[in-house]
Amino acid sequence: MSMERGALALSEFPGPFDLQSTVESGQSYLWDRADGEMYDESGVFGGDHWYETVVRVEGTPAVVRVRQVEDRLEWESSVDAMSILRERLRLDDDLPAIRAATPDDDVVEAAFDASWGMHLVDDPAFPSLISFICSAQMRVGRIHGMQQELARAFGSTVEFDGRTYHAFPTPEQLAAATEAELRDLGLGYRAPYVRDTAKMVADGEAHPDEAVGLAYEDARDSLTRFVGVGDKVADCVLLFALDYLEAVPLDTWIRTTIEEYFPDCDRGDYADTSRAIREAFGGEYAGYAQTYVFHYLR
DNA sequence: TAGATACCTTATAG
DNA sequence: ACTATAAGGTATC
Repeated sequence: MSMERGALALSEFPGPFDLQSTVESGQSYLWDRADGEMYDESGVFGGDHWYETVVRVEGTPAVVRVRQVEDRLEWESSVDAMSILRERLRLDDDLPAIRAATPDDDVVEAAFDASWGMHLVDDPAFPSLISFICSAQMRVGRIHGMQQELARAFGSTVEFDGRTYHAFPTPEQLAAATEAELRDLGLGYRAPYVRDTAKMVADGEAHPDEAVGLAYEDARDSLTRFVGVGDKVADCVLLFALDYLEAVPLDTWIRTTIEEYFPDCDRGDYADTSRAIREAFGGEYAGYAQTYVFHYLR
């Protein structure tokens, strides 16, 4: 398979961009670092590691490899990766404008400063859905490991640059897995959730993309139809895959932050607390503030 | 409808 | 070494 190469000049996009924090901040579990373990706790960002993922172009898997060298994104792929990277890494997001639209708050400001340049990602819906079903009561490193295992065990292979890569499994491929096989990968009680959700999609009973276009809270309800998907996981998929930047996933870290710094926003149940903190974070781009705070505190 | 509890597995703390 | 605890929660009662 041929290799194409290219480079994106980040100066042509608004605001700063940092690849490492964008792909290693627990939003996407679909990228692998080519030169070693992710989430190494070093706390150092702005590295120039190569990252790899397998995308699908009209159903055909293709490897995309990318690294950041200062204000350039260098890439290698069997396909033209330019528009793929632009979309998946949300390069057009205007961070300074988003920050300006976020109400001033010490914790949020500190979070922005700590990893300034981190963008939200825009992952494909099904892999994102499965990733966050797996995320229940898990650490980010293990969630990432699970997705690698799922791809290795059930995903299609693709050759690139003399190596064999595995695409994330399709709904059909995952629906064909048995619960025992999934438990053997270490999924624990999430195994039937993953299998049943994959089956729902494979059978055409529901698809996460059906949420797109719905009003935010209706979109969240649409996603909670899937097995193993409650409000929190639904919010993650809305934010990291379906372009709902106002979604604020209420995870343990954000709940702690609310208790400590935004006690007025604690309304007891998920929906009401969600509305309150979304408002406190400025509404339209509230998910950006959530993601910065999560990454800052984690 | 709000509240309590079980659930897999692993890494880390004590 | 060994046990307790908690990890980007959800389903069920």
